[in-house]
Amino acid sequence: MLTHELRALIAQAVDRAIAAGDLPPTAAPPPSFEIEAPRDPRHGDFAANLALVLARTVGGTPRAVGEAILRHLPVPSAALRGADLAGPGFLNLKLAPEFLHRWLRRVHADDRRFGRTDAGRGRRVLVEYVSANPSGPLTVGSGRNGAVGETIARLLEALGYTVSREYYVNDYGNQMDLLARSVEARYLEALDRPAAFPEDGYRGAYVAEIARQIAASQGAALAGLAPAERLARIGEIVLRAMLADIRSTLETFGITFDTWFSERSLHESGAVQRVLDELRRRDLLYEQDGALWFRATRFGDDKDRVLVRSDGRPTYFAADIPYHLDKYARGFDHLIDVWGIDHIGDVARVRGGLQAFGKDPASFEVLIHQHVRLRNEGEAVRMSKRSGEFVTLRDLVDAVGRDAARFFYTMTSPAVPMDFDFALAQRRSADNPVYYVQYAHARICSILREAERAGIAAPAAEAADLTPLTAPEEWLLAKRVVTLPEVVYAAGTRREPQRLCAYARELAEAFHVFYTQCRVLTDDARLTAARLVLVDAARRGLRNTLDLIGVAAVEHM
RNA sequence: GGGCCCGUAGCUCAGUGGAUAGAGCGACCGCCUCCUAAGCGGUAGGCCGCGGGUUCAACUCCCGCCGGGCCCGCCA
Repeated sequence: MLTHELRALIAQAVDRAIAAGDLPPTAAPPPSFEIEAPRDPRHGDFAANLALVLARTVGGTPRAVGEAILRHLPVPSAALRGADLAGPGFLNLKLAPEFLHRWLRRVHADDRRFGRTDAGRGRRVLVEYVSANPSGPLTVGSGRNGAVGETIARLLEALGYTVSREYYVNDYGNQMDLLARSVEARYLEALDRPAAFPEDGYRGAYVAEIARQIAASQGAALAGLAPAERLARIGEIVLRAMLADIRSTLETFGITFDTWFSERSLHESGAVQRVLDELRRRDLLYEQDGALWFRATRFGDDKDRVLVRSDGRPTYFAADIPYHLDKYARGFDHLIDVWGIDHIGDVARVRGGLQAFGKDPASFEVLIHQHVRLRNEGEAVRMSKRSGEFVTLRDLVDAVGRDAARFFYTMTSPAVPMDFDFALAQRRSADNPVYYVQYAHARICSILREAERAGIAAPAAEAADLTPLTAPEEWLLAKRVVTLPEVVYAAGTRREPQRLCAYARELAEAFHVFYTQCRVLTDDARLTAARLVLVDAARRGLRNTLDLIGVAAVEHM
């Protein structure tokens, strides 16, 4: 990363200052300090707060420490054309043009790999997300979960981790039984047979639709079966239909899972029972009120948790433990689950369950995202799968498009509740900031097409003379492009995908300003060549950023 | 009542303890003879919920309070 080079230069200056006796030996090695591009261009291209941080540990005023560092920082050099001390003690750095040029060439050389690093060193990470109950179509809430999880997965890949994407299918338990009984009732109704619709059953139109399909394909064949078998057969059909719908919606949304893990398989394979046996052996279970409890409080949970109900059926949590143990057994060092805020209370118990089996609590990470409040013309839309009254993710994607939906979901911090005004998004989708970014990319592509049409060959970046790039708009655009690796690193390690959207907008802004001020295709061949290298680097930066968000880098608009 | 999260411009939201707190939308005023005006420039709009504390420095960290959300089930 560019800022790593700058850090190294400053660290060397500190070493030399210590050797010269200008700083005490305790100044080394430098503590973590920040290098960032200040908003105000008068503060240089990059600013370091090292002197401010260092003054605390070595004594002296920040300015005195800064002066000492500055005396030993070689300027001008191949990297820096200037450096000075400003404000409370910032080291303001001005980049040498050839330094920035080298990084611009790197964008071309690395191309699709630009922005990536190898911080993860191939460590295997499993990201589990969406995992919505297959009891109905995906909701707009699952859309947020999917967008967050998918972008985190892509970010981790960009950081050099080996990532696997997984959907945990809740194909076992009360909710699926209830759905199957709801469809069964609709099926019998469709055949004009007597049927009692279950209390609290699923009333959505999709329930009746599946029932109609079953009636159409199977006729009355299922109606004659013994009730238990009929319900099981219908349950299978319903599950398959729901998963097919979910999978196709996610594909439309740009998400493909490596594995779909069945909860039922954990019960059928005996994995749940083995975990219960092991917990009992470790004296972490006890019986109370006819139920079997896990001593979750031993691991920091605020209460103990039921694993097996008094009627003998295991709880959802009982399967959660073997499920996550299975992830470790498959060779993943680090687990990330993306959960909605309503599950925040479950984190402690699952982590506790894994600790009971000796897993490092830090290796199980849960990313919590807040809810999506859907509005229609400002009016809150009440949503419930059971009532069948909701807007699906498919509706949303159909209405506003995949790109706008993905960008919108990603641009808001997962920690903040999100308002999504459906009618507004539908009516004025062109106002979505995604178009601002896509437009910048399309404009660059248009320039490149125009250049080709005019017979102007795009120069090889390594050989191009970039010295004609002197305008402030050119300088700012170049700086924005080359710091993509820093953004990817921060967004990935901090699990803050929204930073990608902020960066994409800033990079697009730098381009639009450049475009307004500077013409690329001119009579000056040297200038034209240099600007072509610049905008083609910007194109790669925008494309790589949009790829991470899951938004198309369109060439025409 | 307890736990967690959130209070930043009219609205929706960014904001690594750091310099004069930003963007989009909405409002108003300008800019196409020219590679895409889905663009650019400008104006207006802020006790960063409130009060303490830590710090050279607090929207940022700590404590308390106020307001909102989620959870606190032998549902998922």
